[in-house]
Amino acid sequence: MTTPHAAPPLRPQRDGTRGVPDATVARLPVYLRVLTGMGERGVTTVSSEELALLAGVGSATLRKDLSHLGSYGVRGVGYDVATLVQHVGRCLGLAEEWPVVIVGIGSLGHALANFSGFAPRGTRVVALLDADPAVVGERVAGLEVLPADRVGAVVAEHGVRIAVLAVPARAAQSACDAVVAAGITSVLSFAPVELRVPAGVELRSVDLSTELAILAFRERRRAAPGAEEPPAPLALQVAAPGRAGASR
Amino acid sequence: MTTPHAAPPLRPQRDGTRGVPDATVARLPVYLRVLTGMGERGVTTVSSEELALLAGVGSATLRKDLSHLGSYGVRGVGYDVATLVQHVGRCLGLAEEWPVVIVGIGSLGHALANFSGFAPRGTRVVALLDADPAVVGERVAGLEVLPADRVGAVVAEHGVRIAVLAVPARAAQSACDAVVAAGITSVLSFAPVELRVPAGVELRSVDLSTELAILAFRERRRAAPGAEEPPAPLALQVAAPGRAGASR
DNA sequence: TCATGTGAACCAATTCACAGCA
DNA sequence: TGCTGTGAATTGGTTCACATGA
Repeated sequence: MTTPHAAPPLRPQRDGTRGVPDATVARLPVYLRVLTGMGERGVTTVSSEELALLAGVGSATLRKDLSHLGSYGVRGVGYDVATLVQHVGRCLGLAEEWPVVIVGIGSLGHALANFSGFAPRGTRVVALLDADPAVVGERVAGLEVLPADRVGAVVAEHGVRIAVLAVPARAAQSACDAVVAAGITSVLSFAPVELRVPAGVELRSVDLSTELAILAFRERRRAAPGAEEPPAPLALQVAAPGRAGASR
Repeated sequence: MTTPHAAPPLRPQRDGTRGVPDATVARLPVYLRVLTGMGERGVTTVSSEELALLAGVGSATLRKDLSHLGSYGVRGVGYDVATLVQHVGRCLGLAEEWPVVIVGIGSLGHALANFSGFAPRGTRVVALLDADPAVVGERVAGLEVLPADRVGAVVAEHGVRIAVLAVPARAAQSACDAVVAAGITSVLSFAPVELRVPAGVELRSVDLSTELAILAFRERRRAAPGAEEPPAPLALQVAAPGRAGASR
């Protein structure tokens, strides 16, 4: 606790974790991943410079991000890794285990179900659903695939708020409507379509073709010094003069 | 500062497609998807209002985005769908077919290989690679999985610039180094680690756990009216007062 | 009389630069 | 002597509002 107001980029702001800018929230998981790795490697202290380098951001950005969670660093020294892991994790809501359902157990759904087994702390897949009777009953990652129309019961039973959609494009909107009707308030979709959700429902979309298109644009930009049609590349070399790549 | 009234959002800018802001580029694939769908449905003309609604953005944003590609609309009428598809596609570099390799043919790699069969125009998967001898030789989505150490030959042969990494976290950095050494200049990684690439190499990262963490944060924010520990939700209801959900 | 295209105003986020404290 | 934490400056992007032109 510090100043009574002093609110630079704040939103409504009511408790300690309010007023954290969206851009910061999007980076916190990255910091947490790096910090967790350091902790496991026995590192106890880290400077903003060091952590920023490993996270692929500027040190000023990192310090400002962390300052939104509170003052957990020590001037002249740096940050205590364990303390930061603690606070970043808590801010992200990873102290609890958020139950999640995956809808659509095709090859992508399979991959996500297995993937989630070891990767994300803070969430736990509690049910797999699919509309295809051929898939229902199959056992994937330790869970039995349930019929899609059970979504209401599953959501109510486990108190699920977050759904992952791994269904084909044509089925995505109706699947989305179904989970929303069942009470889901956050949707992560992997389908290559624009979904419409009612106000109050959070939607994030991840799409392979979009990601590839963005990369293709940048490739084209680097390959086109004014020409319309870049020649098909054959021999390549690293280290072009372009800006450093950075994930986001 | 209001003194230098230079160009609006421009970058270095040399040819027609320069100076397109990153935020705009990230939205172009969305517009293209919506427009393609309209075209297939026989729609010939669309207003900025309409297209913006379907793409989930504001109409002013849409018009400004399109204005960066040139003036392809008709005042008082709207945009010709076919013309827009043409120009947006060209701007994104989708006039060519960019060859792509997928490294790591586990369950996620499988899914991506199959997925890419129908989804993304503008890219074509030309090779699948894996370090595991048990997987090499298998046939996935019409392609034989090749040993990972063939990456150099494959990249040279097809002129590949873009690689998709679907390998486990522990193998990601070395796989990334390998493809970069082979001549790849754009990397799309699905591994939950921060990768380091040399300057000049574009890197984008997609991570399930990060996406889920962001959603969990927002759930926690909406569930916490001041408390530190939100109670495990059981009964739910739709239509919270929060802001409209939107993908980004 | 429409809807586009675009200056201008606004807002969010990054970066700078330094005060403050171990 | 460091390195954090943070106002101030800057950059990038969104929104507004209207002049422009079919």
